[in-house]
Amino acid sequence: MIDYRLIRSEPERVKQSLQHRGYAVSMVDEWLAIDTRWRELTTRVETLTAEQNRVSKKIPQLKKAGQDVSALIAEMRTLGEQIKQLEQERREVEERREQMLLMFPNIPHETTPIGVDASQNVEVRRGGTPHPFDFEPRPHWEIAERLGLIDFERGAKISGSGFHVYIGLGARLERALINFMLDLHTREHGYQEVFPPFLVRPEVMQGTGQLPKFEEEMYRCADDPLYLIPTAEVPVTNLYREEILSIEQLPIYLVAYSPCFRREAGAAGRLTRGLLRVHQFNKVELVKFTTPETSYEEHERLLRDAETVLQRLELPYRIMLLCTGDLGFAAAKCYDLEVWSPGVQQWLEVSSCSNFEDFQARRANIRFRREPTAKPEYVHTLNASGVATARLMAALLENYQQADGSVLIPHALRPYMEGLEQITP
RNA sequence: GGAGGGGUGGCCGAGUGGUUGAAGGCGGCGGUCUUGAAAACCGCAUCCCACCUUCGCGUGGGACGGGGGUUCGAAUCCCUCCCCCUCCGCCA
Repeated sequence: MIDYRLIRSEPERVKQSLQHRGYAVSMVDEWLAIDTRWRELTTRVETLTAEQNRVSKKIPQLKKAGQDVSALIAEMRTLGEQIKQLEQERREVEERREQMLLMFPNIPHETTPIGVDASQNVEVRRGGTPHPFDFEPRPHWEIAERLGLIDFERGAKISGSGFHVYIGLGARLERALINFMLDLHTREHGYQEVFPPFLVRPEVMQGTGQLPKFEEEMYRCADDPLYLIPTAEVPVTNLYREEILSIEQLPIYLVAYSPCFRREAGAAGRLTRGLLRVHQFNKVELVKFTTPETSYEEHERLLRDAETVLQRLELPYRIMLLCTGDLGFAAAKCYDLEVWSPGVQQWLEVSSCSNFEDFQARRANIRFRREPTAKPEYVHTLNASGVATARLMAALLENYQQADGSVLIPHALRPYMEGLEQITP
């Protein structure tokens, strides 16, 4: 969440950031009104409590001196009732104040371009060379089905539409991609591997910003207060929740494989064919914890680490800097990595590389100390997909397809496929 | 899932409902002493929030797993949730 002191001290700046994101600016004044009320109630409660403490301390002394304290106790009982009532009201106001604060999106960084929607994102650079085709490239679902790599029908049969099954070399290729990415980031980029739980508690979802605003995006267990993670970002970022780290521990680089579960409510129709938008996919996620002064430098390195995956797989891609209107709720700045898919003729988003500054750290209460006696400060958290396999698989099949219906295996993956160079019908 | 035991400061560990932010011990920091170090001795100690015609080593409130309650007053009593341990059951 954002620093509520910023709403108090610079409401106009917060309003401007909300406007740039396309949010209602009225939430600033609404919150300020509630905050004022909360502060009034807090002052009253604390004044009365101070009086209560003072007298309660005196009672045993007077008693010891043999005085009659029953009148005083009766008086205190009335005071206690009064406090209890005010306290009740304060709690209600406090709850609303807190809940509303959780609905404020992060303040975009000054380098985030201002814009209303994805059309105003800024292309940063392109990489890789488009694969030339002397035939009409087919969409990945046709390639995958012809080669027996993916079974969409049976996926739908057992789990519903939006679920697919990798079969045979398809399953093998999926696992190869995951292992390739994990090896790359652990061996060459210095990330420590983590294998997290895939079900988490509500407060963990709140820590990274999925709750309370995006409740309907997630799968939830019926009989336990647990949610299926939509990304490994959630459990991994929350590893250090409620902790104070020492500065020697920073920066922390973590990489985790996890399946990702997303309801994609209301997304039916567009972009839903094949592997483009599914309810469950695999992803290798990169997460960083840094000091505030290094986070933007780390953000650029994070982007390059994710980008390396596409370079090694020799896929054509572009990097987009998201504008304020397209920026995620928790992010201050975000790059998307998009890979070109010739079969569907689309750029597919396979990674979002975000700097959340202290937005998540504040929610999850993740802090660090510069000195053993220094005041704790919030860390900065960052993450990037490195990368998501479903769309990566789609792009891979489409870019590496051959006229005869076969698919070449990228060089980087061959060691993970027992040297296999090509998948043929 | 059933039965029982337990969660106190960086760590260990006291704590009878009433000056207990919390004994004692480790560890930490500062000092005295010393050529230096050790030992000994002395001293210090957290976080969150509100308030302010003195923004201060200021005043007040809160924090003994979390949240409620009882009480003039709760680390201490009650309820609830979470976590840990032991035994039983179940199980890849």
